[in-house]
Amino acid sequence: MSQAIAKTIASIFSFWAELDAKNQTDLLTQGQYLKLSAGQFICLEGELCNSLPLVISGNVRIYKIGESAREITLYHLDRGDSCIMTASCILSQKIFPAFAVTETEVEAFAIPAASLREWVKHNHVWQEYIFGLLSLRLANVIEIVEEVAFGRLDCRIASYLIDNSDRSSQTITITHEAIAHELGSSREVVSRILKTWEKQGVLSLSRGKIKLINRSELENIFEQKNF
Amino acid sequence: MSQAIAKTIASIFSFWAELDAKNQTDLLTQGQYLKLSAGQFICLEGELCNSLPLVISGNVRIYKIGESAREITLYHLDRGDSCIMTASCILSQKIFPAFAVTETEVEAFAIPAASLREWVKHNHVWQEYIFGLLSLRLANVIEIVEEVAFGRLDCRIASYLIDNSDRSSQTITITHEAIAHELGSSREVVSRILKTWEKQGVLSLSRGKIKLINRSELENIFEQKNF
DNA sequence: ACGAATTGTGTGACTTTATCACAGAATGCA
DNA sequence: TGCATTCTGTGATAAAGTCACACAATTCGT
Repeated sequence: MSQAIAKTIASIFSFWAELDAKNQTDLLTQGQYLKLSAGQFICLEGELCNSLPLVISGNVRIYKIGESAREITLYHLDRGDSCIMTASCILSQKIFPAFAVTETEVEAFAIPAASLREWVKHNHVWQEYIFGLLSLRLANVIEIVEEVAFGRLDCRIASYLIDNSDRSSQTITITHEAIAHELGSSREVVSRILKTWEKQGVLSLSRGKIKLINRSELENIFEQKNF
Repeated sequence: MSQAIAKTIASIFSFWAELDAKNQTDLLTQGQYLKLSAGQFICLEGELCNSLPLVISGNVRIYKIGESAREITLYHLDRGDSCIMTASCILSQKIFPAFAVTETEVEAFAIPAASLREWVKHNHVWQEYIFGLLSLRLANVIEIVEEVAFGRLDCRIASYLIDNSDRSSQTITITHEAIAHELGSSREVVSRILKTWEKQGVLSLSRGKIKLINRSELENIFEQKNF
């Protein structure tokens, strides 16, 4: 059983190969395999984190909530990611400053806070892994500041659709509200912008699904106004 | 001479005391004392960083620029800070994702990139110092995302004035444009909001200076609408 | 000391985005 | 089939950003 997990982790997390035998067994024995169903909260805003999840499969959304019903997504965790905010909280003993929720079923390998603190202290491999995550996320979140502060919503929606639609079917399965939550806007505004594009024949709308008709026009919208 | 610098650094940076004698002399011999005049760019967006500045005195503003003339401040460096983005760039060999400019004359002690990389690798004290900075800034920037995405501008201006005005004189010396640059808004909008407050007798405006007349009313504005 | 250039502020007109308050369509389920 | 839930559409209004100026306060040069 733990052989199977070892193999999985080895294939997904590049730092595994750099750990020596002792570190590897420590990881396997002290960590815990988890399977979470979709829609579960991993770490509520303000909670102290007690483990670092290494994501094996599935998707986790990390986001902030404002008054009313508005939300903004800070980043997602996919296969091979792990939640650096958790790590950051663990190491500096702070509370988690956002919400984390599973969007799909998620498999993860959870490392207890105490173990992680020890390993990072004494092991270069762990140090560099955590460092890398932390600085990646910082750059990441700074990009979001830039987008939210300066970007036009139509450009951001266009960009989102381009990046997240299925290449072959030219389709994306998502509600207007979910797009609003990704971008930190409100559902009505997203609906209106999409509607004008449908009227222009750029895309077609149906419940919970958007089909891109003129992808290059969307790319134009993104490029032209973004500067 | 380096005795004086050692003393200064010791009094400002708490991690100094935790370094052993060898690390301390390394720091002093490999680092370099710098004095920068106001308005100098430290690290242009897109540049590779080649040293980590430990700030001894003065103020540095780290910010992003959008199209038109808009800017948003990510954070400031004051006495005792050091630029974690630089550190992050150094360690992960990435380019600096923002601008950094001295707002006043700045004294700093600059640590070469290569030395920093070595020290962080082999020394817990450096590790923890850099970790702390990095996770602090991440939390910091996430807060900005929240404010920009959800916060009303009048609340944010009120909060800015309260936090940055001189307690005894109830005065703050700053232009409307600089406030806009701090908050990622535009000058006209800031001017208008300030003007309405002047009409209501909350504050009084003069060129480059704002005098708070009714501080508690500002606090109300901040609190009431912010949730 | 004087005028000219620079910097800072005020304001109207218009666009984009957010909020509020609904109505109605699509879907799922008892 | 009927009902509840979820998703989408739309008008009215408010907040924020953009554009295009006018004009006041300062600084600078000669």
